[in-house]
Amino acid sequence: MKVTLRQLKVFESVASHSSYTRAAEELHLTQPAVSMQIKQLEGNIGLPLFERLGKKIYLTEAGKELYGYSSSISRQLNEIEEILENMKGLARGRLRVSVASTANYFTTRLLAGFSKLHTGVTVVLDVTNRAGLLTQLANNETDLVIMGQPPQELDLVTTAFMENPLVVIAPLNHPLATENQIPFVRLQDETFVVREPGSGTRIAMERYFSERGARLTTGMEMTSNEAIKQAVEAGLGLGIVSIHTLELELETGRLTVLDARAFPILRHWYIVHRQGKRLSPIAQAFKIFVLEEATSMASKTLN
Amino acid sequence: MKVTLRQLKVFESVASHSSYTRAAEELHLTQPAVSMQIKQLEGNIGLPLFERLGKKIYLTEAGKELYGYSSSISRQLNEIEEILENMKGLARGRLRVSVASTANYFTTRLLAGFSKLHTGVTVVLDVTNRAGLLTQLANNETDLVIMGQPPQELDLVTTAFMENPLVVIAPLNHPLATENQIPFVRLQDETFVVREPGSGTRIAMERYFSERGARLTTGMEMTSNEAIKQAVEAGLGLGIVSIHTLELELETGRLTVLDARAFPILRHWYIVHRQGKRLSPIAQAFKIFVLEEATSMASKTLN
DNA sequence: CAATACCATAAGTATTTACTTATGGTAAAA
DNA sequence: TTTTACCATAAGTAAATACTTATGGTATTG
Repeated sequence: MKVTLRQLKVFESVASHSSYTRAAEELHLTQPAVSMQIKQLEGNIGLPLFERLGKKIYLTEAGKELYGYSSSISRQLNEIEEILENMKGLARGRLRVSVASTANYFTTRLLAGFSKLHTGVTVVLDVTNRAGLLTQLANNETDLVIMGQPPQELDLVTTAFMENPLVVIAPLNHPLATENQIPFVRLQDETFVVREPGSGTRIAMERYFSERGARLTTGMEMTSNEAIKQAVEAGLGLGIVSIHTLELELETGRLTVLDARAFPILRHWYIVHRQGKRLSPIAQAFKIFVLEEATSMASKTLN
Repeated sequence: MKVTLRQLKVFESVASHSSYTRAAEELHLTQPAVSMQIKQLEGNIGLPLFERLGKKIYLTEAGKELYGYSSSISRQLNEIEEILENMKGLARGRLRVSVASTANYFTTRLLAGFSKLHTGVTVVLDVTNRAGLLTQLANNETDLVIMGQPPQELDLVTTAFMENPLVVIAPLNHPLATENQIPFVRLQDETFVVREPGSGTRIAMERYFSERGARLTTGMEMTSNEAIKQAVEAGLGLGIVSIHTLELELETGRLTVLDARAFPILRHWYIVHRQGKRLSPIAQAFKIFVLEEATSMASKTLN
């Protein structure tokens, strides 16, 4: 029996329409082409598959049996096709990741690791502020977002994958720099250089202070963490930033982390996408990769 | 994707041996032939299926996925092949028989005998009235029909296989019950409980009476032979039914067959299918079986 | 290092495939 | 009765298929 898939496909079409002519139309063929395929199939099998009574054709018993199997086979072919198509997606494709500016300090490392595993995947990284992330999520302009506290307004799937401790920074020559276990009340009198309103860090700071019944005294407002750090270094006030942004500054001794009692503020990094979004295979792979890598990353960057 | 079964077969062989060369041997091919088939398959799919590490080849992820589906598909092809092979014989299959309600009394016995001979054949028996039989024939919903007088309108192949005598029945206490050689004129004055118009028995009765220039006096109309018999037993009139329906009633003495001169009306049972219908091997076997069994059946049920 | 075992690639080819157009037959519908 | 709707069959054809033989490259193995 050397049945071909072509024959089965034509057979299915004929069976489903109960008509050679309809099948021919569906398959963009002439009617004789269909007749021939069926005839060959019947020849291969050794049994008639259709019987003609007047104008109408009917499946024979054998035809009915074959139809069941044939449908099942083509369904399986479709399945495997889809599976393989998705795997192809992993081999090459594009991944769009957007990260909060604060997160930029470690996401580059994550992406580098992922890229090495999946050469052929083009990674597009966009670093923007919280508001930018939200519009990107809303407009489906990105596959995955990495950010601090995600908003509750949008329907989002958020997964925490790493701690995000916010610490108080000061220039080396600041009076508090050498003290230990600084009580929270001492910080109330200090001026803080802050991020713009709406920024994740700014929101966290304000909530933190108000929870303790304290008033946050704000100095200059900066739109980036880099600017904050430079301002603090220049003596314009204290700052509160994610510890992940401080690697270089701590190493080179430009800034110091105050040993304040109520700190660090413990927050988390989240990997985020909109509910209902169909993640591409690459995106899924990246999400899993991030969750798996988070632990080891954390230990490296936090020690 | 225009994967061929050939490609899948070669792929399976290679995968199961983890070797192109072995596969070539198994398939009685040269090694390059195998290489080409695999290469084409990979081309169709768009993914590598094997990877080569030194001398050995391994299935890739995609290859493993495909292998599962491929095995399943060829298993199904084997299954259907076997099924169809069996259908070519008589070992398996389905037989759809529809019978007139009157015929039901003896066809069950026929079918039982046939089933015993051909275990594995599923018999579907549908008992319906004359009109139902005709639509089933028209719509090719049945393989064979057993009925009394077949209609001439449709193109049918009809074969008489057994006599079908219609007799007059009466309750035991009926005045005519004890008489012999009752002349036809005596019956004209009697009221008859009859089947619905269009029923085979009703048609036969009416023709029979009109052929003799007599008027049929009808009482109640019943839609089944069982109802007729009960009505007759209850004294609502005489009845005319096939003798095949009377086995139990005669044995238990609830009814009697009148010894009327013009009776029994001799009709026949026919086995029927539409002209041009391709009878399955099973259906052919059943038809032959019926024709052969008819004689012995007749002697048993008619004595 | 040489031999060996494997797979890849190239070139060539007989056969098969999958159609097409043209035409004919038949049952049902008008 | 004529027309219509369907399927079967025949003849012809460009393209694809499924091989073959010959050869080359590359790890492992002895």
